[in-house]
Amino acid sequence: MSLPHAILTALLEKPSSGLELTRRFDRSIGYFWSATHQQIYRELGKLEKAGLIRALPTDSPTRGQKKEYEVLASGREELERWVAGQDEPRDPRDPLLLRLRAAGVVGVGDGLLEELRRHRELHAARLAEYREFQRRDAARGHGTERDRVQGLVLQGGIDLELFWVNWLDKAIDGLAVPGTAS
Amino acid sequence: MSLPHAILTALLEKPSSGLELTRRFDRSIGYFWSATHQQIYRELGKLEKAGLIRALPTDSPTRGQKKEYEVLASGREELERWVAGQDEPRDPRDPLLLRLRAAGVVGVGDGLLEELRRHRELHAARLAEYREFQRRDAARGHGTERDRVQGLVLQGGIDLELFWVNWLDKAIDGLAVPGTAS
DNA sequence: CCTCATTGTGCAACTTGTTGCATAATGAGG
DNA sequence: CCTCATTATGCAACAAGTTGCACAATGAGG
Repeated sequence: MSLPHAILTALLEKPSSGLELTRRFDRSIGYFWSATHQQIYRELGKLEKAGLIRALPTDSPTRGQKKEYEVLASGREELERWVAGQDEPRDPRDPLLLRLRAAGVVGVGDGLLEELRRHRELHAARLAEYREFQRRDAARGHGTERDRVQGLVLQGGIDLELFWVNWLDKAIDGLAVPGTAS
Repeated sequence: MSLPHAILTALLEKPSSGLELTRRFDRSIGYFWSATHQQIYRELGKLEKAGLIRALPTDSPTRGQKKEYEVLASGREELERWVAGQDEPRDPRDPLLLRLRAAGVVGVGDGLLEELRRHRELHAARLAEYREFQRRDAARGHGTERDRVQGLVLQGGIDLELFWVNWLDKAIDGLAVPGTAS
């Protein structure tokens, strides 16, 4: 039950159409919870039917016509309720860990080593991107609670990518030269 | 397409029945990729139909009767093929990050702070558990490739929990005393 | 031997996420 | 004005994961 709340959050920050939301997910929110445009449109429909958001009125009908949504009071309340809720930590569910574990059984091939290096670079790139965000944010203020919270979330992203880069370095190192002493 | 391969890996390590697999998922593999018994039984059925595993022959029929599965040659090949494959890193998809981001918009309540502390303790407990595994493994050998690979996977789990504990400490610290200096 | 908790397997229905395609409006270029 | 790429919304079908329940065997205790 996270996607609708992710959408409510995004719409509270700025009312948007489905496609705008999709693009914003590709940039910011989607780094933590990605979604395709299909999921987003479907969820927008549900949220509207549930009376949590509404489409800003336009003249012409719908198809192929931009439709902007804004969050209603009940939507904001629902989000507040959700924020105060709980759930259990999820397993990381990254296939790479599983793949490595499987490689322990059927043998590590060159393909896997290459894949680890590739992921290392992807995570390093993501890390650089986040640090750029952080640099930009530092220029602007940190006054409001909102700024500080978003800074923490971003820090979480950075720390997580740091984990990946560092662990992948260990893993690559540990696998590259199996029986050799340096 | 990860669950079938997780199952193949587990069955290669040790042929098992559905329930045994479920229990093993609750302990080791499931830390990275959890699955309910339903998913496992369904997947075992598919894998058997696909000719990648087979049920070890028994006398009596099936219902409520333990059925052990073992991996066939084609199953092992499939797993080897998969290990050499690729996929893209997934987003972390942890609701807690989303929740915090939403809190940036609708305001951080006491409930959330408590939730962060709770998660911190859960991750710390998991970390302790992993370190216990590591201590036990260190007692046994590290000779084979398999041992070294499993050590790396475990190290990944440890580093990941370390990330959570450290970041949650930062987050709790950053939210607990909003406007106060020290 | 009968009941009942436990072990073990499984179906059905639902939710969430993915993939491929269809369709409508709009504006730029020939 | 006609075509065509782009923007924008959406349906349908599928795959993956979750939840709730049903049912069969087994062995222990009354």
